[in-house]
Amino acid sequence: MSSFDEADAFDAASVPLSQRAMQSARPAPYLDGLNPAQREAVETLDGPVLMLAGAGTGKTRALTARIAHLMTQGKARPNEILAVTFTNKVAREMKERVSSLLGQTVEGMPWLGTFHAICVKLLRRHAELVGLKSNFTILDTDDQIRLLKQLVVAESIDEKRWPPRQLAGIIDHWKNRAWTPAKVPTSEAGAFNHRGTELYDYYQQRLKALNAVDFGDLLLHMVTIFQDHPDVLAQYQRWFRYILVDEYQDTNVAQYLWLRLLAQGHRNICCVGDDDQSIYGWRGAEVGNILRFEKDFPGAKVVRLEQNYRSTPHILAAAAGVIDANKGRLGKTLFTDLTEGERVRLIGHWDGEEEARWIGEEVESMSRGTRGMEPVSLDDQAILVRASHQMRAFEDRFLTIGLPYRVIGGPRFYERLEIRDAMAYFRCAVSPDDDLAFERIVNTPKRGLGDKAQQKIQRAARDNGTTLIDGARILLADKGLTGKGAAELRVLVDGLARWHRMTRDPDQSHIELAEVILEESGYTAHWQNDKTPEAPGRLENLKELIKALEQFENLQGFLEHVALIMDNETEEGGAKVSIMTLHAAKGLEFPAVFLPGWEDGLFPSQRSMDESGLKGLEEERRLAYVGITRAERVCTISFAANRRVYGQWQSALPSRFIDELPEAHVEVLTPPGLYGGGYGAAGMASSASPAIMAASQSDLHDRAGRADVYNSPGWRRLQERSSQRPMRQPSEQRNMTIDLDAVSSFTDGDRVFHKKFGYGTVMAIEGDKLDICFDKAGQKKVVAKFIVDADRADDVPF
DNA sequence: TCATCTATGGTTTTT
DNA sequence: CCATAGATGA
Repeated sequence: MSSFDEADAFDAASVPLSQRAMQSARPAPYLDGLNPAQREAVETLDGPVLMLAGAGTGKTRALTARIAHLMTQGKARPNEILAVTFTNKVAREMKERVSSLLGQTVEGMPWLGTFHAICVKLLRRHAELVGLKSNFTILDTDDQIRLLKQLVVAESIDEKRWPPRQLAGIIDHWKNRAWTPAKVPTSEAGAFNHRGTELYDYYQQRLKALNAVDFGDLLLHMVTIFQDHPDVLAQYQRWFRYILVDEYQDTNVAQYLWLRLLAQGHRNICCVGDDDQSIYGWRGAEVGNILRFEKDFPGAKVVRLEQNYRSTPHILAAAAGVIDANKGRLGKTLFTDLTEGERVRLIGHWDGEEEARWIGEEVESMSRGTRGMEPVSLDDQAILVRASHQMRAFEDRFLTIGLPYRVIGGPRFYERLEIRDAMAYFRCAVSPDDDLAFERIVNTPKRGLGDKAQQKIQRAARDNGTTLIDGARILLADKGLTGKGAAELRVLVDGLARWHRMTRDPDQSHIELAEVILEESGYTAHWQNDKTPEAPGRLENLKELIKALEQFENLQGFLEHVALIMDNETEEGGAKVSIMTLHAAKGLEFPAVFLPGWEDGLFPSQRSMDESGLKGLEEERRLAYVGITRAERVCTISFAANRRVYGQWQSALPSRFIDELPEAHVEVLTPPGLYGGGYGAAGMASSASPAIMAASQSDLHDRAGRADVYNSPGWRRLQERSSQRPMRQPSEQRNMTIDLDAVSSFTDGDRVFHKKFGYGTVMAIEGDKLDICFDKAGQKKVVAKFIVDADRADDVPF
């Protein structure tokens, strides 16, 4: 593993610690500008510390300053500090910030990383204690499910009624709680048709046999090792003088145990978090961990960071009003020095498409600058949704009006089909015994090796007690396979052997090798021959993958890295408005934030409430809190009375969270088309007269209590109507104004290409918008500038 | 073995 | 409605 240099990680320098303090006669510059609370959090170095850091209170700043302080005070060498984060991105940013605070590149911090990355390092050193070899492979979710599927099928369980995916979820859940098969409590015995525990046990055996681990194992194995081998634990307890944990409210039981075990040495643990931002309960995070901190670490110092540097007072007050409804909080009151600012804006719409239309226009008008306000760049605006399916309405709309956008948190780079395939090839080349990888690529691209041929290979391997690749060799030698399939398999097996030799050649550039593998295996050609619209993008991604190799010394190091890494944010092009889920937005901030879809059932999500009751509702509320607190200057909340869900029209009530918004901090905008604003929604945003807005606002606000949209005449009317069927089909729009300058050069029947939708045929033309029937994506209206002739698909103007 | 049809089910997501 | 996975026929 290339990023891990053992010598560096554990090299105890000969100079005594006390003398290794960086001579700092000058006052530490990293303390400049910290407020008293931050300063306390930075300077309280010894003993347990809980840093309760509200949204936008300079948490990262305090955390990095603390690390800098530890080093300059000579409290610990960089390699004696354990600093844990949840994402690689945050880990990387922290490293950068510490370096810049100290004004020099710190001799790396080998133990600053994600839980998983750190556990990989540790587990490689002690793999044998849990029956693994130190070169174990890390399975991704896909491999995990395929493995479980094999088990389920082998046990002749009906995989329809008992999907392997579900079993994967159950096992994950158990691993999150640090339960080995033997430790799964009897209360769980009914899981997966009473076979859950048993299958979990088989699965673990299978993993061991494959010398593989899944993500959950990384933590679980380390906890097991620490618990069963006190000598090993003691070594690390001694080594890690200071421990820092980011986003502590998101830790699960396994992570909690792991931390607690390590912290029992020096007891210098600083956990940073915000119970109000705990939004990952559904994947095993335990808010209880942070709520219990003072009990776990008696005498802990609790520091509250409450000065907010991000949002206006109205936004903070609105957020506070919502989160206040939750019980059992540790409690923080955010305040700000700012005095100016708009109230949180609230607007209701007839349906989801109108909401998208309105937001589209609002985004545009904000980026242009409106009502005497400074323009807000598209980069500074974000639409935060509860569920990713809500994104489509916005994508469709923005595509139509030609508003540049980016979707954050789509399929992760390393999760993409082509990347996983390519990785599987690399894995096979590096370790010929990686059966799961071989299974993945044996018939990708198609080699005429279908189920039957693969079963033969499996049998040959099993009968000879060897790997699949060797099984394939034996099968070929025995003439157990003939014809085209055999020839292709021969080529593949020979290729793999050759590539494997090349991985061992120190003179062989791994980058070239990777290209050779993808080329010779026919994988590149496979996508070149593919005419689907996504093929060019996939080839692009493969190029990216090759480029990413440059940062590594060899394929092994790269594979290691990619198994754990996720962020691949290649950003190009001009300013774009961001669309993402609320979960993805945590930790980010934007001057202008839109929060659509605040309807009961959607947000808070019905499923959360059904499955987790009050706990679920409270987590949803924290999500609302996270959403509002992302906004720096303008926060716009909206809801729609009707929404098409799975093709059916459904009406909904505004979210109960809307009732929780304190009236004094909310401005209710005219629900276009429903209340006071005439018929059309289009045009309301940018051209609504201030008088109308003001009138509607005072009308609604003169009422006692909350900014209660329920009681607005428009809302009532809407309610009455929505109990029936929507009157107006949402996609039916007024005639577009034809902009003569923009009239396109296309005519009906032209074959065209669109970057996202692929190839299609022009059906109709309306001004600068084309009605196109796409081969794959169906009929859509798209602005002409995003379209090119089909034969010029290479220079799409994106 | 591959392409096309049909049924199914459908938050949130990192590692 | 729409994406996707598994079953079915060529």
